[in-house]
Amino acid sequence: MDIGEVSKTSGLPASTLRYYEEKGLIRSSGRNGLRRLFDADVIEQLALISLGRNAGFSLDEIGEMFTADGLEINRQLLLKKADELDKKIKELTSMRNGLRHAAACSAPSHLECPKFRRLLHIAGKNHSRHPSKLKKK
Amino acid sequence: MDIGEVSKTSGLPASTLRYYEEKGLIRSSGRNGLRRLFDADVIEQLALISLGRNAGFSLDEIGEMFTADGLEINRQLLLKKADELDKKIKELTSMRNGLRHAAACSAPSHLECPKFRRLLHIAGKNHSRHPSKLKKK
DNA sequence: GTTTGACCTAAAGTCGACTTGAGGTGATAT
DNA sequence: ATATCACCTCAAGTCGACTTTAGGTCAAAC
Repeated sequence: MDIGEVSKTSGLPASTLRYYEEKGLIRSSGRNGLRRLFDADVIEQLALISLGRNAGFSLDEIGEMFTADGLEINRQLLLKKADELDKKIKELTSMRNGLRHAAACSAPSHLECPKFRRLLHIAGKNHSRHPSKLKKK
Repeated sequence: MDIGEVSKTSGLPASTLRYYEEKGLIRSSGRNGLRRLFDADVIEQLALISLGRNAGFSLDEIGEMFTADGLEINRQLLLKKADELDKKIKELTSMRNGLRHAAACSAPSHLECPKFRRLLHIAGKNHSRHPSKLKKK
């Protein structure tokens, strides 16, 4: 299939597909003239990438987790990422509860509500901005 | 307290605090000469902002959810955001389960494992990249 | 055989969230 | 008095993840 079809079935613009290929996240199986050819399983690769992005992983992290050919995964790393997700899930849950409470609470300012204020201390000194600010060496 | 102290106790660089003030997320209570003065409750505002950021909200969204003085929250909006979090929590949970399974699974490629492949269809056509790509008019 | 339309590349631009840099101010310690 | 030094402003730079633009190629339809 050529890029237009991949784009249509995946919902991702062709420019993104080229970009992902350049980054090594997907692979085209060859060329017809100058046109890239993809084989069908790229659709699943892309679904996986979208899933990862949606979960907050950077393209680099996704590249580390899954190789472009779907082989040789790093089980250790996967478990680590799963643990990270667990942590994030807990934080999101607290936040969600805090929001629901704030919406229902009658305190004049949510900062005056003790229940809400407890929320402020959950993640502690968690200033982790968007996933992985750590720069690689 | 002046900006250095806020920075130290909040863990955020002074540049970020100036930036947040410029964006209207926090307020300085006055000046001593040219130096900003903050009062103590800014620390809690900042904790709230960090929490929101960590939950994936943009600064603009956070600004809409909580006013700089902590008053007049939009309960409707808060509930909507809580629902968004619920959705995200579910997605993250699926992803986490998928990762744990992939790490344990013995299929030659995770793309060949039916259990893993089911994961690929959870969020459907969910190409929402980083929170709120919607541009305001 | 030419026109079309989908594709190509390389480079530059965009957006959010900050950070960095250059040059300036002024309260406080000496 | 003056030297520090933490603060200030404004402009420009950075980073990730793309998108846009400009100009070019070429297989297939006419």
